[in-house]
Amino acid sequence: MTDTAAPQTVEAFNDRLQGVRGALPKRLQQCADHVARNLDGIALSTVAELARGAGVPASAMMRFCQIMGFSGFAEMQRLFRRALAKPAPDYATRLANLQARGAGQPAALLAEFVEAGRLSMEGLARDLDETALEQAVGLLAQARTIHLAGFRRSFPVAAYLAYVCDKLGLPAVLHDGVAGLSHGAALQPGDALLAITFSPHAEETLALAARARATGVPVVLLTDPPASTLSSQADTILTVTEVDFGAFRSLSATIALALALAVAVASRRGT
Amino acid sequence: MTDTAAPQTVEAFNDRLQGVRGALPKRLQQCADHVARNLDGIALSTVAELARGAGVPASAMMRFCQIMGFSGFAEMQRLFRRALAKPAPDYATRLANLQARGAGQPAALLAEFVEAGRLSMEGLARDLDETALEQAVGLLAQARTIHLAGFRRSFPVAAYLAYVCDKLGLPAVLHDGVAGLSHGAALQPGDALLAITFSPHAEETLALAARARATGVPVVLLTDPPASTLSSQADTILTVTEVDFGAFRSLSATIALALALAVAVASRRGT
DNA sequence: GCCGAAATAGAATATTTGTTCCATAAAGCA
DNA sequence: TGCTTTATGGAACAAATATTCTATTTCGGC
Repeated sequence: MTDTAAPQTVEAFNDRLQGVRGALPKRLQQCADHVARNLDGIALSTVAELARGAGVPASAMMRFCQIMGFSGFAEMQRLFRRALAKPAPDYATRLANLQARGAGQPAALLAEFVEAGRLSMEGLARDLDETALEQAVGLLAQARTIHLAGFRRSFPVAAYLAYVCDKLGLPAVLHDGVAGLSHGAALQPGDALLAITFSPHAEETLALAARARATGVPVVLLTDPPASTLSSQADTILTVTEVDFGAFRSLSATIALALALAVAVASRRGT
Repeated sequence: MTDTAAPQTVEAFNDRLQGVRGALPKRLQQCADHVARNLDGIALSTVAELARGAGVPASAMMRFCQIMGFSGFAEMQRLFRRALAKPAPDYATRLANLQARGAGQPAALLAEFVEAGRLSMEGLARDLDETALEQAVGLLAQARTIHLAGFRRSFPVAAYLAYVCDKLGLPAVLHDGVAGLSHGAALQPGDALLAITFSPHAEETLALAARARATGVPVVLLTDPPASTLSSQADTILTVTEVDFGAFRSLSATIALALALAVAVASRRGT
């Protein structure tokens, strides 16, 4: 039987993993997938923990280790412990390295966006208006149907919310504007509208919000800071600032906020 | 006879260490010094190893742990493992946290998602395969038309890319699956496909990728780590790991990568 | 549907690792 | 120096963990 010598580096391990994965029976494939997803975790876990995470008995994980060329789990773990103990994969250093690439180099660009995203996240956590968030959760949790609206740059956020709501079992509809339809008439008393919009604000979103208010449907607005003009159009306003790099603004913080909002609403509803 | 409760953080541990160090007998001081020098190593060592490193018998190290306020070495090690393994904490515990705190505390939830997002970003910067990124930029920059595909959880990313490409003046089309149409025939030689997909992979995406390859259209895949099954279906694979909180995974890192990709392609074309 | 081979789960065992205990050595004190 | 207190090292013990073994199930080919 066998097989090649044990991998000596994490890269070699990965290669080998790719190589064998296809030919693996079900349980062992589960092991492979879970291991691939938690390379870091291996160094600190016990077989039992790792196996539980993969949803297999410990003995299956054991066989997996042997198929990978190790004498057992202990030997495999040693590999990952060495890798982890090595020069700490220092984030700051790595980022600096990437940024040092010439401007225009893809890796340098990425480093900048990553940094902008990280700053946005931190800003969100720092500046969050907890009262507004609490209020938004309350409004949405009571709604019969949650209407989601967002166009242009905001559309991905609305679409993501629609996906998450569906997963959570929340009754939500996405106003996606397909075929230029507005579905304003779908807003009925008892519902709620969650509108995502950044300046310059899309006409469609504002129109929908206005219509909601006219119908007595509460409006939660997720927007960027100069929110004064919109204050009359919403019951609750959540603001989020995205740090930009060049002319480009990411959505990291907005999406994190949206996700938290959805999960909080689902939890409040008592799913 | 414990003087104080066990430190709960590495900082508290350090404080305590400074505090007691002076009043320690020789062997225990050796322990203190060696531990202070190898804070990282503690998570990965056994008592025996650590003791050997300090030049003392295991029982001395044991007494040291107890003087520091822990019940023993195991408890002390847990502290450092938690600190080291932040990115991959125990899944079950976190899910329990989610359920316990989510009910009354949307802000706490948000904090978790922000933290997960931040870690994902750092992971992206750390683990990025620069060669693959470079290659992906090259492929997409040469394309006549860039086809964007992503369904379910990946859809928001594809949609965001479509928005950004439009802003950048890149010829891109979004395969959004409206009306159940696949638009596979739109893939023509000279084009390129950028497909975003996470396991469990959507059938539509895989089908589109297969069709692209059959047509000689290069495929760039943006996906999560166990990418082995897909390796035959793509010319370049970019992997990105999103740290999850509970059952929920954000898109922060994926979107940052997508944005960087788009901007780099635009820059490459413009030059 | 039957058969043989492969895969699997869980119990049984081996090993490693953590922890306690105590006899001895060292240090402080009169 | 003799006595008491404290520290020390190593061996004995306990717990956790890895590993192997085997009865049972599953799967693929006839």
